[in-house]
Amino acid sequence: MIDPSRVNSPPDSGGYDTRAMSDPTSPVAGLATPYRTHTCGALRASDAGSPARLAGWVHRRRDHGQLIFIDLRDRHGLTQVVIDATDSPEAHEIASRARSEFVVTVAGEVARRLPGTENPRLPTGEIELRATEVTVLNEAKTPPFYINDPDAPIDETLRLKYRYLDIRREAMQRRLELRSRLVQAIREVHHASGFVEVETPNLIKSTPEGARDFIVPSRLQPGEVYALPQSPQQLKQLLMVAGVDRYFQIARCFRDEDLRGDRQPEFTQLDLEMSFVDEATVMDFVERMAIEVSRAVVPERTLLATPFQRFTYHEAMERFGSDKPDVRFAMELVDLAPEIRGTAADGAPASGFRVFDEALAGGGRVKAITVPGLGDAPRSRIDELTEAAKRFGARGLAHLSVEASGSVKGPIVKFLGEDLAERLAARAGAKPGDLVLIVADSSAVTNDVLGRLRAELGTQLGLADPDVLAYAWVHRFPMYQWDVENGRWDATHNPFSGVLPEDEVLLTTTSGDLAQPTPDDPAGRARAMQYDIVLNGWELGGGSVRIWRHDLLERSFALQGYSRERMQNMFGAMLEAFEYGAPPHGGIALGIDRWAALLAYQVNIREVMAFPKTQSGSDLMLDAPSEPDPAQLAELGLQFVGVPNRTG
RNA sequence: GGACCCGUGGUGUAGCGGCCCAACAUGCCAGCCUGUCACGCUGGAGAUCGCCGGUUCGAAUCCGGUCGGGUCCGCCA
Repeated sequence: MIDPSRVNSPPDSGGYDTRAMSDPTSPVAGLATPYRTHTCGALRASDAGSPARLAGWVHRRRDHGQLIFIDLRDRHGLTQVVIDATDSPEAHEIASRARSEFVVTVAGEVARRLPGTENPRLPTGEIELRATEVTVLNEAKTPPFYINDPDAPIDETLRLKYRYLDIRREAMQRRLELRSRLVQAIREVHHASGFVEVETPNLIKSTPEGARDFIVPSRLQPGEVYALPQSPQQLKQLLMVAGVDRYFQIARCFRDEDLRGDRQPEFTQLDLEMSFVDEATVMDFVERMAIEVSRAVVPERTLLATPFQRFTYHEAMERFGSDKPDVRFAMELVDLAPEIRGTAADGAPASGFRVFDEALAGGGRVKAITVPGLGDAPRSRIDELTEAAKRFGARGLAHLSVEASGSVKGPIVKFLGEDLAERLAARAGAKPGDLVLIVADSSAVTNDVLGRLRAELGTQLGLADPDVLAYAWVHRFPMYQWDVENGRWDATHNPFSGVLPEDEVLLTTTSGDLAQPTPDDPAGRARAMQYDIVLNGWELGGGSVRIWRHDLLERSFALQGYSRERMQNMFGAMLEAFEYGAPPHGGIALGIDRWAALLAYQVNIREVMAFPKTQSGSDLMLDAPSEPDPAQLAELGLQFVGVPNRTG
């Protein structure tokens, strides 16, 4: 039986040596409490002979009758506790009733294990705690999944419903610790670099642009709403006007959009902004910060290239078919047009394969990637790839196989002729045994489809070294893209992104009237001082040097079709602030969840979040969202309309 | 908004028209066991196969719907 007086009051720690845990140089300093003198990962052979008290969860119990072993677990490790009936019949009796996940505290003497029974797989494997006292602090129901088996697959629903048990598992503990170290390292670098950490509010004003806002009804002002920030974008720019000079924040952000492996409705950004900077200043700082943080958090990982590779948007799209290229492997896109164009005397495309010729004649492209070792891929594999290409938006996918003998085969060889087929394969850089995949379409479709195929094949074929961290920059994005539906120019990223100084003259329309935009306007060629940081094929973050001059800001907004009233309503505070002396400034925001996931070898940011939501935005543990109390709605002056009755 | 995959004792899986009132492993419960570390041995309990409807002589199995989870497209300045 459990003695209730012992359960509810801490056991006496008097007489036990707590010096190890009060040693300020020890990573477990200060963790000694009345319930424990050491953590379950602390004891070593040098502690043999000392008394100790441990507390934790019963990881596993091995009952040999008169002798019981308990592996006791806490966040810090696992220690074997031995309870020998001849040492203490009382302790043995209690231990025999202990079950998995019971919370216990045990006291006794640290002893070297008997020769031959050491466990080299445990850091504490040379010793064991010979317990003379066992106290059950709390019993536990049988858990709904295996907390003590790192390899057991667990249904995602169960993990999320019982997240507090999921997090007890070692893998989750390690990931949360890694994330904690990541944030700590980020803070240290910023503080050492003269940044001020400023918190900005979460109840702000909705801006009807970009992602869908989460809104919060106001009780004090019925009929009006706050919005949760999609990012602290405007606030940090106002901090620059306020003279804060160098700001950063680990900021929670909210976007009411559909979820993905790398997207949750609430997520965390490293948000920063700097005054009196140009593009290079910000990129150089962020790059140095990212390197220092990576080395501090995951010193064992290889950084692919320092300084980071920098691609213009145009270059990234041409070479990788993506604005977030995974540069851990090559398989770059190759333009086949020069070989095809040379096939006729007048330079007109005449490859003999109509799809290629028509694409080129229509101003499109014929490009290829070479897949190493897939030259002998069966028909079914080619069909899969063709299927994927169509899903990505291509009309088809041509291929050439280079056989071991060097001869080039494939259904299109009969149109191209062997000579041209061989020259195309050679231009694509194909070696015997390789497969050349060719897309002919508009420039945008060709690059996009090949880029997606490249990314998918890179994963499938294991071309990317998982231990490598490949950071890269992509910059000089187009300022605007043509919005066909609304017949206007849209900011490709942030509407406050600045234009490259040499492209300032392009911020106009053909007619000169900013209110009359057309798809052929010079504005379409203007490039932004916008930069994205990419890590292993994921967009880690993006930022820009802002438009800090009032006149340019108004011009840019006018091009995007904003009326003066709309501008005033959406960005009134900023526009006014910019009339009071805004310094040149720029910044960036990095996804902390994505960064932590990539550093932890994960493909889903749920794995580095304590309490994430499902793909349908539910919190299975708290059962959120849920129906509001009618009184709450009444207080806010709200009622649901057009919501189908939910039953069951 | 759309496509695809999954849902069977506590957990992970098998079974995919009758041989199944459902099998295996593990977990759980009881007993035995003094050197285990995924301890071992013996015995036992535990599922109307997510839910609703249909087809059929007969449904875990086929069909439709629905709910939940996942992956992806759209969406994500």
